[in-house]
Amino acid sequence: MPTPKSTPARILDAAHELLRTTGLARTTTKEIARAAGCSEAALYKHFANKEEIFVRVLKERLPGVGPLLEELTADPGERTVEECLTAVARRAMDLYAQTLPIAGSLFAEPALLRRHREGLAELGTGPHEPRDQLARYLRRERDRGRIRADADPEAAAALLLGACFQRAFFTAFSEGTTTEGTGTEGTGTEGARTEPTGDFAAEVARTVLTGIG
Amino acid sequence: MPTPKSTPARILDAAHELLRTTGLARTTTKEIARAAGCSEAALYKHFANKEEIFVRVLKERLPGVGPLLEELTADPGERTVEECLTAVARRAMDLYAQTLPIAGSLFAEPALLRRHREGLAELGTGPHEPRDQLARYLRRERDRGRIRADADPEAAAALLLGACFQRAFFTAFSEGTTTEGTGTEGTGTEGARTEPTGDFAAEVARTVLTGIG
DNA sequence: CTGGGGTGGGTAAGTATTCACTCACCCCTT
DNA sequence: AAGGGGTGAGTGAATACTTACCCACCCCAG
Repeated sequence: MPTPKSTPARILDAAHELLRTTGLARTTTKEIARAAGCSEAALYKHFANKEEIFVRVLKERLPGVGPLLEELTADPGERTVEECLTAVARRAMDLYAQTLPIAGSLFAEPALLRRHREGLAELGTGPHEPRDQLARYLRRERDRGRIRADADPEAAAALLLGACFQRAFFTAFSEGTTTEGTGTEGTGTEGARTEPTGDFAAEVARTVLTGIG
Repeated sequence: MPTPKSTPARILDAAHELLRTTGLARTTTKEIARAAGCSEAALYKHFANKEEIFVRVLKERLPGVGPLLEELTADPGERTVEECLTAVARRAMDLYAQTLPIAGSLFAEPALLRRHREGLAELGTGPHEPRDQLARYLRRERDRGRIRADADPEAAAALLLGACFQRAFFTAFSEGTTTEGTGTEGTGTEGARTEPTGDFAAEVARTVLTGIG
């Protein structure tokens, strides 16, 4: 690495990492500074206050929906609708797995939630963006006759992405305290059943296509 | 009220209300005491520490899945599968709307998340309980021949409840545009939804039944 | 060249405030 | 008299943020 990262970048990285691992409440200025390898005062040379650090992390470090969009537009007849939906479900699970724990913890601090929401509004986006994009894709496929004429694109998009979203919540909920040493991890079998190991994305994509009735 | 509520009950009520309205971070012992109409010291006459108050709220004040179960078992042939799924979707949206902001804010404090998860484990339940119950119901209907023989109950349950879950997240996320005054919220006029109008529960239930392919 | 001062980035050592929690002390009922 | 339920007034720890200072580097007048 010829160019070591600038201090502001290291601060944002540290804050992002702490948000993911130790949670919003334990992400203090002292911890951010320690993780970034600088002093607490240095934070305030680059950011007005702690909240600005968080807002910048939310704006710049969280993955957007760009990849999801590409996944949709890169299907010029090559792939079937089912293949495409499966791929989208996989990407959505990734996206939500990274986003959801941090987004969820915003509910602990409504002021932050509000500022983040306003920031998203200025960018003309929001958390429902993936769902809307997927609905638009499905409408195109409907116009092409590749899915049923009476299909409901919005409902289908809400179903597919909602399933991925909730699944990401479940895994984040069950993971919780991951790496931080509780000392004796020894019990091993703590009944923490991992979710069934099938290909969730494929199953869910198939079901939303074929229905169950 | 003929029987004024006991102090512990008032404390738990106050904590629950604060968790919903001002968030986990701003729910301090001082605020709980003020909302409960007692002194801070009184909290410690009835609870060992603040965490115990939160854990008790999570255990006792959050709605369980009982109503959802009844909604499913109360269908001895009377209602169609679609009607039943629609009813389940409505109840699920209610359940998640009340649960999700508080559950989400647990991600801000991994220690609390962990204790809550352990508490749920002792009760033999968890956040995936509704989905499993719905999947069992669908399997019964499949055995009865009321839905397709090759239907995937788990995937269908994950789709339907996931859609409701994510929708509850969206509304909770975009709430708060209301100005400071909370006003009188409980007047039963639930028409003010920011999301597009239409009967989401019905649309989503119909789509999971018929599919789109 | 030189050197002196402005500047951006850095720090150690605070400060005021808030937090969860405790303690000595008072009722009031039994 | 005894003791459960209640309180006002703290306590030490932690928090976000500030202050006073430092130093390497660049620009350019002398």
